[in-house]
Amino acid sequence: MAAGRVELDRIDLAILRALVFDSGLTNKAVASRLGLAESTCAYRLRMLREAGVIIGGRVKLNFSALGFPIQAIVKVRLESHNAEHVNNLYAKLTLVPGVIQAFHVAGEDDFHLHVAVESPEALRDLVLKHITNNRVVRQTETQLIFEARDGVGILADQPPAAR
Amino acid sequence: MAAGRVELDRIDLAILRALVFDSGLTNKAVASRLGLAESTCAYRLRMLREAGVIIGGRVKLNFSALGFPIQAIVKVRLESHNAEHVNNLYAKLTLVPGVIQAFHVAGEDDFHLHVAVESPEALRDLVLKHITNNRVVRQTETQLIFEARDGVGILADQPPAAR
DNA sequence: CTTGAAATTGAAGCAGG
DNA sequence: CCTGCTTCAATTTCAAG
Repeated sequence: MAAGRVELDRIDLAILRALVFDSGLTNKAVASRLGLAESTCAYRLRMLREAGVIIGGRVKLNFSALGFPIQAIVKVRLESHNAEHVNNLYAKLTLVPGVIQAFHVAGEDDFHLHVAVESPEALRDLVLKHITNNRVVRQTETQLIFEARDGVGILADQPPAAR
Repeated sequence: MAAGRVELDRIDLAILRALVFDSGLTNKAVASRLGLAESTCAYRLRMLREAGVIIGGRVKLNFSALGFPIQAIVKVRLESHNAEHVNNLYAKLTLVPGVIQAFHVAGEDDFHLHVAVESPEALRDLVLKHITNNRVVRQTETQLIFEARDGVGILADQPPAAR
């Protein structure tokens, strides 16, 4: 299920490219866009899922409309890099309400959290009550997000083993 | 279409909560999970889309399986903060192959790029050929991502105006 | 690996509570 | 605002090329 490396042809890539932009596309729509039979397209889609190439789909929400107009990146730096401490903290951080994504990184910082909150006060509370209150956290640094955009991703041009 | 603020009841929130974890759920599946009639669930879903609360869906890919096993955060700092320069650069950055997400942030850094690449060499090339080659870029700093996880997000607990 | 047609299942529309 | 029924569209299955 969690595959190591998968061989993909140009059709698979075309299917992925269509779906990365809009996971709501029906199988029929993808098939007709690519000039495939519906059953063929459905078959390849199922294979891509079973091979673990397509992990899942997440609906994209409008945070502002939901009353969470403020987004930020919170950089977290640790006191101790004991493996157990780091793992425990990581698990906790992903469960903090408002945390959209959590990156465990190498280098200057240890974690980068992408968060969305209701207000500046909520941002302060999130940092103080859920992050800096952990023993292993040495320091945090918060940067407001003016705007977040999706990039073209990895399917933009020819992949390593295109054929 | 692009709504300012939307009033949601607990049913709407339950629908969103289900879909954020798995956008592939059918309307029927969501309805039965919540004990709603299918048509009711479909109606509310359509409203959530029209209100702009649900923006769209993006399929989540397994970058490693696709041959892009290395992820990183590239912090970008600028020379000039002239509005036009910043906007032009932002547009360019989102089009760099491998850039999954681009954050325009306030504070120490100007942009944070989440990238996925084939190899360490590809990471170097991405930074040198697509980022630092821009006149307005003063400095970059790259942090390898050990692991990226999704957080619980904003629907974890009671929202601001739950009722 | 791909296909088209049959059978199953889900979505959309609508009148009524 | 919610529901059940009807109609229509999409997905799945499968035997065959």
